[in-house]
Amino acid sequence: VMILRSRFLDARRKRRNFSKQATEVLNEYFYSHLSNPYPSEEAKEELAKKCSITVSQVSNWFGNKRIRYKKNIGKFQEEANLYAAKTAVNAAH
Amino acid sequence: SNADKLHMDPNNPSANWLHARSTRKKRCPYTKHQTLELEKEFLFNMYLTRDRRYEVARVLNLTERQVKIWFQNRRMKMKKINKERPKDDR
DNA sequence: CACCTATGATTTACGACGCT
DNA sequence: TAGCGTCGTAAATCATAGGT
Repeated sequence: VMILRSRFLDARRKRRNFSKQATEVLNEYFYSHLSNPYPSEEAKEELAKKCSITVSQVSNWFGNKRIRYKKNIGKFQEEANLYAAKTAVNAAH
Repeated sequence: SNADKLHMDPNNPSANWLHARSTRKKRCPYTKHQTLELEKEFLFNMYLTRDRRYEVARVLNLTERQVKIWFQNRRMKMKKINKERPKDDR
């Protein structure tokens, strides 16, 4: 029974990358909250809705993003500038 | 340590994020056998008695603390699974 | 096709806080 | 105070998606 269950659960590991739009939304939040990129439960629900993914997936995304960003800030510098500029433009409008 | 200094650097955006303490034990993936036995024990009872915890730890060569935490994590996993599939369950 | 890295999900190990 | 509970997370690892 547990074997079947674990096989079934492993199958969930099959995944598709998130849509470009969803990644945009998540990155915008991440880089505009860079000093404290820990969305509240409510913020996660809102992001999940905007991205058409689950709250758990939002949590996974932020967990992965925080670690990978911290591990190699340089690699993300270009991306950080891009979203910083985007946020500035949005604020100006 | 260097890692700690990096976390203290005010120019580092991640300076004020949460960080695992440097004394934390590195994650050590359990063997297939250990995991299978833990799952069987969990199937028998989701909560451990002190005696069962001692016995499971002894047989699998894990610490009682590791077994305790494994059960805590396993319960959270079960909760997540139930939450995401309120229906069927196979 | 083989090979390689990016990415989403899962697994250990805690810290913070709850309750008894 | 001891000690086990949950919740949210860090960090490592897994498994595959996707690109070259």
